[in-house]
Amino acid sequence: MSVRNALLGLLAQKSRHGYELRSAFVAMLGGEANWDLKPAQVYTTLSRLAEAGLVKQQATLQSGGPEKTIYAITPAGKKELRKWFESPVEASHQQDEVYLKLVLSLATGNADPYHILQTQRASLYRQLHDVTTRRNDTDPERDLAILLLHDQTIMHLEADLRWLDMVEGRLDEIRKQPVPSPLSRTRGRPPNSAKDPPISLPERVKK
Amino acid sequence: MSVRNALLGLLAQKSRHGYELRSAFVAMLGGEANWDLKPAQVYTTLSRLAEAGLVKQQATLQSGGPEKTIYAITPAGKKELRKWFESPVEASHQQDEVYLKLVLSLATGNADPYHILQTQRASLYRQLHDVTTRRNDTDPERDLAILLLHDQTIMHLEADLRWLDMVEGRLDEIRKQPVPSPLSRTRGRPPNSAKDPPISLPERVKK
DNA sequence: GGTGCCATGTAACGCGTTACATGATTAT
DNA sequence: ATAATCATGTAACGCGTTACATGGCACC
Repeated sequence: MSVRNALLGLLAQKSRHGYELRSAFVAMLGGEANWDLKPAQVYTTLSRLAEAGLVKQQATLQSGGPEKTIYAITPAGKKELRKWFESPVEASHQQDEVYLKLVLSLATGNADPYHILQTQRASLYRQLHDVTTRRNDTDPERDLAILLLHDQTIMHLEADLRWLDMVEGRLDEIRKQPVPSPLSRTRGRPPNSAKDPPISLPERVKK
Repeated sequence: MSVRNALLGLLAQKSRHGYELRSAFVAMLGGEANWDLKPAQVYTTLSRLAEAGLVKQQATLQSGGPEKTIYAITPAGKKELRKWFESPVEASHQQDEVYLKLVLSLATGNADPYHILQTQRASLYRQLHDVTTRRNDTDPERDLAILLLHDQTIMHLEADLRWLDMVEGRLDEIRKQPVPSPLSRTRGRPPNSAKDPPISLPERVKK
């Protein structure tokens, strides 16, 4: 939803055509190295925003060059934007992917968890190096916001690296524990019945 | 891609039907509070995996209850899974959404950046409280992996909170800077030409 | 004459979500 | 009886990506 709302925000600042929106978006994030917004997404998103009545075509220019369709935000769009500003960003599951790899490598024996840790660590170090370089090329007198954006990325990458260390230090302990419960109690006689002791899953949290 | 690959991994461990896959997935992540995988996604993903030749229907049981279609991983699926294990997880842009809100609130004047900071902070504290509760309800003797999963979330939330503090301390400085360049330089002299020395980006990474 | 930027789009696909629909078995 | 859990799916939509296609203008 970020792009959709960001485009809405840029149109709230000023009416623009698609290409200009893309330029402004990319500039806002400090260049394509940070977020390479694809032109296709700009135009499809504008179509969807127009269909939802949040923006409308304001004019079509043709000053020497190709046609430019200028979009403007509508009152409904402003309302939607306000809603975005007022609501917090919720967490996503993206961060869990390394965890899934590790647990599944242990459960299946199809991969070496140490290799996964090492690969991930190398990737994080590379990302950390790249973003640090970009950060140091950022002029705090002119682009303080982008500097802070980079700081956020750096903080996340450092947290990820610390977490990998933590996990590595505990891998052997995890290995000794029963695999995170296949727990398939199949109704009707499972072929392997009379086997598992009642594993006692009091594993509800709250609701 | 997490779900797709995780289901593949679970099928590498053992052939299963859809419902069982969902249960195993959720159990692996310590319950629905952490990742509420929707049944619909399981079945649509299985269809797509089958169409790609990565899994196949192995059998259809009906022991007293409803029909169960058992899926098994194929050699192509195992290869795909190995690729997943071997490649690092790349970062996403999800984290940038708060940044976008803040910058756009400054650029448009349509929202109060302090209010955004405060709303986001409140949300992060709530999430931190919830996950800490779940963490403390986790038995390290039996579910060490899930404990570590929670630790990762906690570390990220703490980093987010520290970042918000940083930003708040610098908001006035940011405000004084020119808005991150609408830069709609419509073909002609860029205002800042003849300036930058050739910065020499030896920043080749890969690809 | 070629490269690169300006400018706009369409088609097809993948992942994920919500909503809807069906029906059997088990526990209270 | 009825609620919860087991079990399976379809339809429609939203966001995002890749690939494809077109063409003008400026600069070297």
